[in-house]
Amino acid sequence: MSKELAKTYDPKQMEDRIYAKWIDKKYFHAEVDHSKTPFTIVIPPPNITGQLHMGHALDNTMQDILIRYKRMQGYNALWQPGTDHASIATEVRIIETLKKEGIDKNDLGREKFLERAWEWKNEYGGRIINQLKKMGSSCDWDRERFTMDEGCNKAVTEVFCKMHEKGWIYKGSRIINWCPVCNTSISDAEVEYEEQAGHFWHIKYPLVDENGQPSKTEFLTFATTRPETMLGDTAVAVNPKDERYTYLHGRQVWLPLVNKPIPVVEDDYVDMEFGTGVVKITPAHDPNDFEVGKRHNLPEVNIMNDDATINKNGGKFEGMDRYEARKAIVKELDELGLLVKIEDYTHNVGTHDRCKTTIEPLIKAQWFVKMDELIKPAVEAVKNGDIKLIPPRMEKTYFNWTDNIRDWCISRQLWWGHRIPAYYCKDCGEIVVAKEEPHTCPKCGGTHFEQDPDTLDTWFSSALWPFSTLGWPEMTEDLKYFYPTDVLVTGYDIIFFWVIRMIFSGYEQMGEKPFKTVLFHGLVRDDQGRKMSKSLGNGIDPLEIIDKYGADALRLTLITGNAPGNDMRFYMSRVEASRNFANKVWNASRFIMMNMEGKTITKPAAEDLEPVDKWIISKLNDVVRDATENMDKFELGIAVQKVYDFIWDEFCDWYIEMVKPRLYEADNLKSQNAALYTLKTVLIDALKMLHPYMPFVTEEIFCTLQDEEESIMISSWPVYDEAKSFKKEELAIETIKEAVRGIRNVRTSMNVAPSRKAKVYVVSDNADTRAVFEEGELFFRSLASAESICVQADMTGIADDAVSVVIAGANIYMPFSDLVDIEQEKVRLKKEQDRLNSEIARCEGMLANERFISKAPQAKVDEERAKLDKYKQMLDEVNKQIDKLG
RNA sequence: GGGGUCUUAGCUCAGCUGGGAGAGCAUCUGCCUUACAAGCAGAGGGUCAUAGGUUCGAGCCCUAUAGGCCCCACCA
Repeated sequence: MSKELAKTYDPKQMEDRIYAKWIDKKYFHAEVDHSKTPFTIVIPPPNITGQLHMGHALDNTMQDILIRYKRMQGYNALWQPGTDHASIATEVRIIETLKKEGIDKNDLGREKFLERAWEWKNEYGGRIINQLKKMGSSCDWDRERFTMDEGCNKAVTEVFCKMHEKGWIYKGSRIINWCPVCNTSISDAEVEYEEQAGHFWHIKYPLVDENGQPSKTEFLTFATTRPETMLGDTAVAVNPKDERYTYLHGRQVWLPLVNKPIPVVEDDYVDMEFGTGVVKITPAHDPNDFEVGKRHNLPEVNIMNDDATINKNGGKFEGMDRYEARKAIVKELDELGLLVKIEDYTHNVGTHDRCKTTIEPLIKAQWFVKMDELIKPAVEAVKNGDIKLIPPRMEKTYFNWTDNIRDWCISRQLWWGHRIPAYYCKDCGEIVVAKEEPHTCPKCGGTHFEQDPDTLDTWFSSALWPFSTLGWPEMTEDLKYFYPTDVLVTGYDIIFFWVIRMIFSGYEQMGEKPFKTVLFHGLVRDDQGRKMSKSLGNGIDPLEIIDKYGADALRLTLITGNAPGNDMRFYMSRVEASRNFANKVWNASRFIMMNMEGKTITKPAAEDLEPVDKWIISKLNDVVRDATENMDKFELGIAVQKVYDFIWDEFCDWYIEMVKPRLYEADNLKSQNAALYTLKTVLIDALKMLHPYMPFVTEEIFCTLQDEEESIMISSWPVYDEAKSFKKEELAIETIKEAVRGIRNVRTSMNVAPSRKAKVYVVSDNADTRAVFEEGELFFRSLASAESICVQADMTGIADDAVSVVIAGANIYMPFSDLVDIEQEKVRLKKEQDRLNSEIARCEGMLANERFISKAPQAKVDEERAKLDKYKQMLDEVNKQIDKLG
């Protein structure tokens, strides 16, 4: 006896309950098991500061689909979860919180600050995990990790020390991107260029005359977007090929305000075409100038403090903010008559991606990862297909970055993160990089050390995630078994931050790729195509959608109707459509269960299956093959679309309707059993294929249908079976469907009331066709709203004014003598005649082309010939009808 | 400046290795047919951006053009 399903689909009453059951049964848990093949995905660890947004929802839905699919296929599926400490994002949050309490970070001190941070982590760090659970994510929560847990810390230290020893991590004084608000260095990847309206200040410096004094008559004019940096100018550059300025070679210009001479240098960096062909050189505050400075051994004059105020090198401008100083300097230059003009100028300004502050290039001693050697295996892996990127066009983006890679600045002037394992001898300043604080200085024997105050870029630990989470640096059984992982699912926006860094880290530390495939998805945008953002307030909260429509509907919406790697727009109407589909599945299942009620259903003998049963079984079989193929190619949206279409169009709209008479008029129990059995088994396989996408509703139905505690998530994925392919029956039922559609069309176009029943004659001299229609008699009756059908070989007994529907292999006549509008029917027939004529013309055109006949595949040619015959025959019938009506 | 990508039905998008244009929503018509009105049955609607080319055959491949979006670089 079956349990019953509620009358309407209500995700709210099932989702949490089902999830709790899965957890309770430990279905998500994976252990090393050498009898099974592993399938591993590591989660892109969400920030502990994060709240679930649509991007997470999409990302995790994709991963869950893959994991559930593989689990059902018998793989030992591990979805490794965890969270990221999100160094700067978290630190900023803590600072904000402290500020509200009137506490300054620096007053609090490092230790106390970290205590607060951990408190914060413990309180809020799990929030996003719970939100992922609402999505239905089947992560192995027993293995949850954190980038700053003991194991990950160990991995970070290990990597740092190893790479330092190898010389691939070094400390160097270089020009870096500095955020004056966050007070830390950031990597190139964290700089976001933003177009800003600014100005172009045209300024002139006097040349230095033979007396070493500023000339009153000779000036050199150039333009700059950042006049305040002139305080740090140590040269002026021209292109060596620039004939306009050959006279300058070897001369000096007078730096106003600072009042000192600086040289004119010649460098190819200067574009003769741009501006006046003269560039002021500020090595300490511009990356390009820094390079020029290196080439010409220019001094580097740093004029700025860490908060972007002018320092003592700026003389009287000391203490001013960089923008204040800009105004003041322009004003003074103007007063000195050195300001030529001011132009409006729109240019790109580097900003910090997190706080949008304009970054300040500064020369600082920082830790770097040397990239030139490290990147090689990562490039090679993608080049030779060892790691596959989907869609493949992402490879171009990938190589674009690897080809232009610069050393990675990894030190951050933050507290929340992995502290750099470098110790400075207090006596001699020697740097010792070690896993633990050393006891004696190898250089001077001193015993007092101070650890480097800086922490590491958050991505340094994320780069190790695929193996640190599995136990590295210990060579654990887990690591041996689950590594390399199979698929990484992530957004294309973090290729540079994360994907590339995981790849080179994997090869360097493990000697093996971290994953075989990277599956990229795009951004989820709002219904106007805008990025969802807090500031715009256009974000849609996935949890609200789940609350209203259910996680299944949300998941289906996110996965359908868009190609891999493309951005998508989020429409509420699409969520509704998904919810409606869930409801459809729900009700179809309910119908089947209602009819199963009180009956013992047995597996029917092969000969008891009717053509329509074989048809749906065969159709299902095809979908099993196709959907599986699509999923193996990571075409998740296409795969589920096929399942969706099968369930709604074929199974619900045709099969269930066709089978109803057999359920209601049970004068043939064998046939009824065959129908019920087919309904049930086809439904189950369809549910299985749907399960990775819509885990909750499929589980609820599956368990109710089976009346068992067993779960669909541990059931086996359907497999294509040649023995279930019934091509003959498929053809027969498709013919009947065509006939039914034809009849419906006629009835609709003539406004025949649905209540009006009519008799239908099928006339065919083909015995096979007659057999098909005889088989179809029962459901024909309900579908076509015809009272009955008569199948015969000749026209005996058919009224002269009967309306005919012409389909392949048969004519269907409906004696509508008292219903039919002759004029309407003539219009319809004329339309049909036109259609057939154009089809015939198309076929004939193709077949008349000798080159088509000779070059196209034979099968294609035969196909066209067959079509032509068919259309000609149909046209013949239509013409007869037209003649008959006069 | 370099690279990517898009331009297909009123809207949002699919369309796998080239072989007669699809979905969802919207619109129109008719149905409360005992699984489902969150539904059923029908209908209308597309010179697949433009121009060339390759091919027996192009929405799909190549070239150019126009427009949109994105990434990278950053000429001060």
